[in-house]
Amino acid sequence: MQTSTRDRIVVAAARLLQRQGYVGTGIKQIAQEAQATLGSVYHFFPGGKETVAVAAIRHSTEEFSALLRKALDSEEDPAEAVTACARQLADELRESGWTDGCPVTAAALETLGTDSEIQQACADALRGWEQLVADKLLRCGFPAESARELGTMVICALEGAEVTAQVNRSEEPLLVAGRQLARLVGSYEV
Amino acid sequence: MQTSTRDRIVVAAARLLQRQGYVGTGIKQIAQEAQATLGSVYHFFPGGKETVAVAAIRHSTEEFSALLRKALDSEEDPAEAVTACARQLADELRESGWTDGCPVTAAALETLGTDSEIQQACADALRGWEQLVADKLLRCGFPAESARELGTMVICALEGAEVTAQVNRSEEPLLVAGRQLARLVGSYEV
DNA sequence: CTCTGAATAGAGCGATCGTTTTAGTGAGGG
DNA sequence: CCCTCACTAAAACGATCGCTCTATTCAGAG
Repeated sequence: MQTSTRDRIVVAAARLLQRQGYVGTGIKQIAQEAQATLGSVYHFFPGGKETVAVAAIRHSTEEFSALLRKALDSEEDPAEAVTACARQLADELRESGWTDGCPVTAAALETLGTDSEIQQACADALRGWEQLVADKLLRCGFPAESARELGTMVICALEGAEVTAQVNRSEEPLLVAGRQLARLVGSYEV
Repeated sequence: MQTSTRDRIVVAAARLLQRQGYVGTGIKQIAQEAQATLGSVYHFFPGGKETVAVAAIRHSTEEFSALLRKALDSEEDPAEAVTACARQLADELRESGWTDGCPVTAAALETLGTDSEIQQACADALRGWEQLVADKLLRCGFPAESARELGTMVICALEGAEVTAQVNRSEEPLLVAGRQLARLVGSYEV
C-alpha cells in the first residue's frame, strides 16, 4: 500500500474539517473520503471523532507552518515577506474555489464552549504561527517586544482577511491586509 | 405578552448561532431556548432552519453595527476610536466567558460551499461594518481610497483577533490588534 | 352565539449521527 | 500445519437531526 490507512484518515479528516468544520464533518464521511472503513477509523483512533480531529488539526498545523515558513523566507525584507504570505493565501484560496481557508478556525469556533482537546490544538497552532512571523522579524533586527506584537497582529489580520475573502469570494481582503500589514511593519523600520 | 414569539425565536437563534455555529445549533434547541414550540418556529419560518438562521444573522448584524457605531463615536481621534472598538470587544468577550464572539463568523465558515442565503447575509454584515469604519475615517478627513482600505483592514484584524482571543481565552490578541491598528491609522494622518 | 384563521402544542416521520459489536481476512512465528 | 493478532468489514444500537402532520387553543369578525 502506498500510504498507510492511518495517514489517509488523518489527511482526509484534515481537509474535511477545513471545509465543513467539526460538527459538519461525520466520522462515516471521513472514512469514505479516506477510502477506509468505519472499523479502521475506530481501530486507529479508539478515542473516536475528537481524537481523529485533534490528529487532523495537528497535521494541518504542521502543513500550514511549512507554507508560512516558505513564504516568509521568499523575501528578505520583512514587510515584503508579510505581503508574500497574504499573496500566497489569496492564490491558494482562489484556486480552491474559496473553500480551503484556515485549517483550524472553523473547528475552533465550534468547540469553544466544550473544553475539548480541539481548542487546545487550535491555540497551539495559532501560537506557533505567530512565533514563525515573530522569528522572521527578530532575524531582521526587530526588538523582541515589537516582533512579538507584530507576530500576533499579522496572524490575526491574515486569519480575519481569509475568512472575509472566503465569504465574499474575492481575494481583495487578503491583498488589502497584505498591503496594510506591510505598511505597519515598515513603520517600525529604523 | 411582552416580546413577540417571533422576536424571541430570532434572538435565541442569534445567540445560539454565535456560540455553536449553524450546524451545531438545532431547531428544537432554538425553540426551547426561545420558550416556543417547534410548531411556532415553523409557523413563523416556513422556510425552516436556514430561514431562521438568516433572520438571526441579520438581527445580530444590526446589533453589532450599533455597538460599532457607538465605539467609533466615543472618540474623536480615528486611531483612538479604532482602539476603543477593540477594547469594547475584549470587554464583552471576557465577560461572556469567551463564548460570545463574532455573531456571523462561525455560521459563515460552516456554510461556505453550500450556496445558502446565509453566506450572503454574512457578506453583507462584513461589508456594512467595513463601511462604518470607513465612514468614520472619511469624516476625519481621510482620502476615500485610504478610508476604504483601512475599513477592510480594521474589520479583518478585529475579526481575526476576536477568534484568537476566544481560542486562547485571553483578551491580549484584541488589545494588541487595537494598538497596532491605531498605529496603522496614525501613520496616515497628515 | 358561530365561524375563521392565526398561533400553539406535540407526536411521529425517515434519515443520519457517533459508537459498539461481531465476524472475517490475511500475513508471520511456532 | 495452526495460531495469533493487527486490520478490515459491515450490521446494528440508541439518540438526535430537520421537518411534517394533526389537533387544539383562542381572539376577533359577522
